[in-house]
Amino acid sequence: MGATKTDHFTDQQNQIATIAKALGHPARVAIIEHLLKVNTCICGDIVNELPLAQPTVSQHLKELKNAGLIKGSIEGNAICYCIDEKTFEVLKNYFSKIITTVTKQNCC
Amino acid sequence: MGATKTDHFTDQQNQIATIAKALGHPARVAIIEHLLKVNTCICGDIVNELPLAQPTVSQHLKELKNAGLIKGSIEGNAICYCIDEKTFEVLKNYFSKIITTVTKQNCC
DNA sequence: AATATTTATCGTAATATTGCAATATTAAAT
DNA sequence: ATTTAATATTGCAATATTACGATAAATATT
Repeated sequence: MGATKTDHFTDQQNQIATIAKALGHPARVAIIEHLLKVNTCICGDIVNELPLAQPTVSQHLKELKNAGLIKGSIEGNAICYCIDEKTFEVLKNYFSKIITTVTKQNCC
Repeated sequence: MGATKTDHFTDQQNQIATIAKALGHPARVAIIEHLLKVNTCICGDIVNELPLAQPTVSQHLKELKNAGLIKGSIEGNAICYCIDEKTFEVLKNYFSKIITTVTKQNCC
């Protein structure tokens, strides 16, 4: 097959999986880290920063945007991207909850 | 292509991407949540819980184990899986750092 | 020893992802 | 209006992932 059975899982499970999947590629993690470093939003800058061609970077940016991890606003003929912290907070809270739940129980 | 250029990225970027990728599928998120719920470790139980065949579940468990998100120990002829909180803490800390860095700067 | 139970592995089909060249789109600058 | 600059889209090849039937491997039970 190759197609994920998303309809068998809860909305939250699909949401977490979608966000995690978007971060499941080192180039996209690198894009997030670069956006974090430069403080102000850039775009074609990322192409110079990463060892990937412009269409590839554009595609990765699209996936990060679809997952809600970054947002972009038009600025002349360029597009200004920046981190959307709300979605990172969803992840952080989710993992925090897991950790506090796990430490209360003992493992095999 | 289809092959990720892992050697162009830092170890940390690859590490975060690997862990995130493992959580990038709703079935694997569901497995984590089930392990969280049952408090004590199970295994073939997950096959009954999820709408997936046994080989598929086994494959997902393997990926979660490779990413360090769960650990399994042999218990008779069964295998007892449970959450490995250390790896979740890596993620939580990483996202916490991102959030605190982002809120200090303003976006476009 | 034979059978049952549990999990892993193999093989394979269907689909998804990655990466890029070529091209399109959009807005600024001349 | 044309050119330049920046980004997105299309199309395609290479590879990876998902899912499962069939089968293997390992231990328990009888």
